[in-house]
Amino acid sequence: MHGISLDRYDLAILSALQKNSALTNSELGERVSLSPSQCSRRKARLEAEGVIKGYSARLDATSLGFGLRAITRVNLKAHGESMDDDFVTLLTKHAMVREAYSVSGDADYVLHIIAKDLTAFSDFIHHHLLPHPNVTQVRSEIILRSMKEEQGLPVEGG
Amino acid sequence: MHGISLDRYDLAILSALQKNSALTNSELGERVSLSPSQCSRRKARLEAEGVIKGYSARLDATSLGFGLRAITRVNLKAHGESMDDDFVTLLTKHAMVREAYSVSGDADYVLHIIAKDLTAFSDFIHHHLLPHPNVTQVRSEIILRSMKEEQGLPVEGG
DNA sequence: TCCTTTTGCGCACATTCTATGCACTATTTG
DNA sequence: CAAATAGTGCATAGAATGTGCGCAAAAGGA
Repeated sequence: MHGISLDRYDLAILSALQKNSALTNSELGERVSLSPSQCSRRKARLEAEGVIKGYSARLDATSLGFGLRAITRVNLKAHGESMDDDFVTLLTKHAMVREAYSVSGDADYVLHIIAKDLTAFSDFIHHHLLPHPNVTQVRSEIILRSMKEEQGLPVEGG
Repeated sequence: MHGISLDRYDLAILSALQKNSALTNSELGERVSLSPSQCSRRKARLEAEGVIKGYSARLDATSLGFGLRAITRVNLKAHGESMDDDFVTLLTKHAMVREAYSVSGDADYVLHIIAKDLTAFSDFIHHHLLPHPNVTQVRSEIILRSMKEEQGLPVEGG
């Protein structure tokens, strides 16, 4: 923590906005027992301090035709800054790779992939990921069902 | 797709709002070449149809003291509706488990966990997850670094 | 093809919301 | 303790939203 101090009002605001950022300052104020103008000011401060990084619409995958999600674990042959950069550039170029983490454990990277269907997913794996010169192993788990999906961080304040 | 038809304006609106839902209708209109009022109407329609599920603030983990993220894979001993329900109830009860997916592959479930620190994470694993009667195996990968994090779905529209 | 109906559009504007000055209160600092 | 600073709600100017309206465009039917 870099000296940013958040009181219980801040935390309640953050929690409420993480769940629903379309709340008006008035609605927010009702939830956290502050006036609308104070909510506006605190919100602005939290934005300025980078605690709130931004706001996003949450979209329905099915409506948009995205029928497949997968968690894909990748191992690389060798590591070095340019090698990893090259691999990461590949990931960055493909919109279906939504998240990519370097991890400790069996795998080097864990990817979260969202594709239209199995064909699109398979195409990416076989035509782009596996042929990459530094990729030695790719293991994918298709998401069958989502049991829990909470937005963002475990902030409690509401 | 349930007969919802989205034209290129809709897709552009969705893409823009997924990236930044704080855009005014006026700003949005500039991006997609429609009037502010038309943006307002389309947005309302997309919300009513469930294509837009809601809006969320994106919060900075470090500012809020969350220093550890992990991808945790879990295997269960036996499966059945009541057994899985019991396990899922456990996951639902713990705010640090942000996502939980039933998957095909080596593991039965993949969890995305966000904790304050290693102690909190380890506490959950050792005091809650591993002791669960139906849990046979737990393998965790700590996220060392995020290489890519795109919000939501790979919607392209401008 | 033409005519009718339906849908989508921007304009204008009433209503709602936001952001900020102000005066007061509460908290912190020296 | 007094002075300075920070936080607060009220009031309000300006910005934004949402909706009626008339027109244009698209769809449907003969």
